Amino acid sequence: MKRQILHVDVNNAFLSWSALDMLKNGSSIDIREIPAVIGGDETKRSGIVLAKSMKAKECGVKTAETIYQAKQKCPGLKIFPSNFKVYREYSNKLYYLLQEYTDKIERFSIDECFLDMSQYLMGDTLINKANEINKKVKRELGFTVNVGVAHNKLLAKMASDFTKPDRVHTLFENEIPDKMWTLPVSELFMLGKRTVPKLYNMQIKTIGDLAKTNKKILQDRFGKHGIMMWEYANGIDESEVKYIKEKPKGVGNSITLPEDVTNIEKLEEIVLALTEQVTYRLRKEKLFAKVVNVQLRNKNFVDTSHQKKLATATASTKEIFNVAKELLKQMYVKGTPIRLVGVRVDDLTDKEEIQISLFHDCHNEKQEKLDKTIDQLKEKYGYNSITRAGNMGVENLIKFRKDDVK
DNA sequence: TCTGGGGTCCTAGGACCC
DNA sequence: TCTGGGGTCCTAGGACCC
Repeated sequence: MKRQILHVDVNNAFLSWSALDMLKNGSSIDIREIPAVIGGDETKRSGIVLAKSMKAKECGVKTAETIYQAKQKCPGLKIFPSNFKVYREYSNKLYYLLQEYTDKIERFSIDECFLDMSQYLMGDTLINKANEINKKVKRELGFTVNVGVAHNKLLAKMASDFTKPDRVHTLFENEIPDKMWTLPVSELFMLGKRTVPKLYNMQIKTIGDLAKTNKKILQDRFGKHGIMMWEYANGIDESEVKYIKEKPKGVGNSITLPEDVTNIEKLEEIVLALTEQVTYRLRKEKLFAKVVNVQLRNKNFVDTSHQKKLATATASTKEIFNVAKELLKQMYVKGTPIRLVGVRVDDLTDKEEIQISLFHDCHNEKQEKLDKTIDQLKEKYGYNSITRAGNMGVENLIKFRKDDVK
C-alpha cells in the first residue's frame, strides 16, 4: 500500500511572517514587495541573510551569505531583524490549520511540515488536498506555501522545492527521471558543500548520474552516507512521518561575540551566562543531562570542543557550570582570540539519577532550591530579571530569546 | 563592518575489558 | 621477544539540515 505524503514549505518564511507582523502593526509597506532581507546585525558580527524577498532574490541575494555581500549585489536593499516570537506564532497557526487535514503531522522545522494523508483520503486525490491546503493557507493566514505531493517524505520534500512560490508539485515514481534526475546533484537533500565537490570529481554531476552509480562504490567511498545518497537519488525513502513530538536529545546555546575575547575570566563569565540559559531550558523541559560540552571558535573560524560525561545526570546550574569551567580551562590556549562560545548538554534523561553516596549531603538540595527559585522569578518577571553576581554585564551580551521564556 | 544559532547523526581513534 | 580480536564506552570533529 503506497503512502500518501505531503510536504508543506512556507515561502520565504521569516520574511513573509515579518511582513505580516509589520502590516499588522500599521506599516505602510509590505517588505515582500521590495528588495529586502531578514538578517543579523553586522555590527555584532552576525550579519548573514536568513530570508530574502523575491526582489532580493532577483538581484542574486542568497540565503546564508553575508549582509555585506547582499548589499553589494543589491544596492538599496532593506534589512530587517528577525523575530522568533512572531515566527513561532505563525508556525503554530499553520500547524493548527493543517490539523484539519490529518493528525499525522511532523513539524520538520519552524516552517516545514510533513503530512501523512494515507488514512484520510476517502476517494479524494492527494493532489486535490494539496491544492486545497495551498489555497486555504493563503486565504486564511495571508502567506503562501509550496506543497510537495508524493508517496514518501524524500520525494515530497524534493517536490516542494521545485518552482516557487505558491505552487503545488508532484513527484511520483514515474516522474523521477524527468523531474529529479535532470537536476544538479547539489539539489539532492542531504548533499551539502563538502560532498558535492567529491561527487563532481567522480564525474557525478546530476541526481541521475548518482542514481545510476554503483551503490557499492558509493558505500566504499562515503560509508552509510553513500548508501543513503544512492537511495535518495533513486527516490527510495521508507522513513515514517514522526507525528509524535520527541524530547530533545541535546540542548545548547552559543553566541558570536561582538568582538574577539582573549581573557579567560571573561570567557568564564560568558560560559556561566550560557550555562544558565541551557540549564533553565533543561529544567523547564524536566530533563537531566549527563554530558556537558563547551565549544570555542577562534577568529579564524576554527572550532574546537571538549566534552565530559558525568557520573550522574543533573540539571543544576552550579554542577554543569563547574564542569564547563573545567572544560574551558583544559581547552583554551592562552591568548587565542575567541569569536564564539557555546555550551550544550547531551545524553538527556527524564529522571535524575540519585547518586548513591554515603556522603550525600544537603548541598545538592540547597542548590536545587536556589535554581528553582531563580526559575520562578524568571517565569514571573522575565528572563533578565535575575542574574548571578559575576554575570552582570555579560548578560547584556547574550541575546536572550524571550519567546523561549514565556 | 565577511562568515548565526539551533539541532541530529556519523566516524574514527584510544582506553579498557575479556 | 614482533604483538589477536571483538566488544563497549568515551571523546573530538565533521557533515548536514533549517
